Amino acid sequence: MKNQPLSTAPLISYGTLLSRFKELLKADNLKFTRQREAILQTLYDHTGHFTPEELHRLIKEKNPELKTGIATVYRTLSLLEKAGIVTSISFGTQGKKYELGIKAHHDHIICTKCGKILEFFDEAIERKQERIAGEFGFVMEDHSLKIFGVCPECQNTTGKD
Amino acid sequence: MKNQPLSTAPLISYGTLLSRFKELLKADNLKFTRQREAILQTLYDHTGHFTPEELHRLIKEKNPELKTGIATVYRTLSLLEKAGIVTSISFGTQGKKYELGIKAHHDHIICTKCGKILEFFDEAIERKQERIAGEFGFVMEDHSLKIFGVCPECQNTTGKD
DNA sequence: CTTATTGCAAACGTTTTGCACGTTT
DNA sequence: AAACGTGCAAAACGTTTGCAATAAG
Repeated sequence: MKNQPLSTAPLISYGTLLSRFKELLKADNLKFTRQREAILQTLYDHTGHFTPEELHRLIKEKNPELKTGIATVYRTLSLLEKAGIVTSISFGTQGKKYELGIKAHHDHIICTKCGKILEFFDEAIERKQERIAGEFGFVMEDHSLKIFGVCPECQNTTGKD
Repeated sequence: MKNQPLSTAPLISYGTLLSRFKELLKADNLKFTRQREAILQTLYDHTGHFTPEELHRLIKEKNPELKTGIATVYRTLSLLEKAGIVTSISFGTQGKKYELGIKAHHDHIICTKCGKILEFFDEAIERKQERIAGEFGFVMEDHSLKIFGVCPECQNTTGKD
């Protein structure tokens, strides 16, 4: 059981995702709007991690008729994150990046040169964290593990870019 | 080798710390100012993790004659962090908290109810992270591990506060 | 006397909010 | 019709920066 880049392919079809989203909305008396669909669609269509601003640009490119505002992107991303449909990585003051997060929990390894983000999962680390939380008497709710380094491609650059 | 809260007592005397700071400044042709000393002093006197704003308030309380500006606090904290004298934890968009960081590398466990921050170090997790970085061909530079949960004290509160 | 440092206020980048208007149910 | 969602612009937030005045070496 060696670490591999986790697959970046969506685990479920868009139809299934959409139904799930609609159910969640209904359960909270929230409304299914064109903007919310466009945001979900964009997240589904693009593999990787995006800032709200990047998503906003992508959404406007593909759905120019909607004039979606950045505030709606933020509001919807919060909504989707609370619902467990997307996950985010924080980059401090530089903001957050979001991705469709139907997949299982994972951690991140980030290239400090090019910003590339890879995902991994390590069972031993997961268990160790639970144990540490327990030793402190904490009830663990969540954790965040980020490894920063230089990716193979960037190690080969001469540094002239 | 079980996990314990790492000692929060400063490992060196204030005098030693001060000398070290002065040396570092001299080595870079930087100047030793009243404000920089006040900031170092405040970090030394207060155990724990503080936002720049909290430190600013503490510094002004104890050194009202200095009229230290928040910008100087930020500038000095960066300086101290680069010099390896303080370390910071990032809380996403909510900013960073700083502490005197002469001690060895450690990770954090954070109570999501009261904000309490405890420190720990786990050799196995450290090694595992190096190995994972290696498996991806990365040269590891840094990492950040935060465990979030509810501390023993907050588990006992009835939730009425 | 030279150079670094300061406080202040303005600028910054990201995120949130108030509100009148629009859409969904 | 009722309730929720929207875009917009303004505000908020933590942080950084330009600059003339000041203090350190």
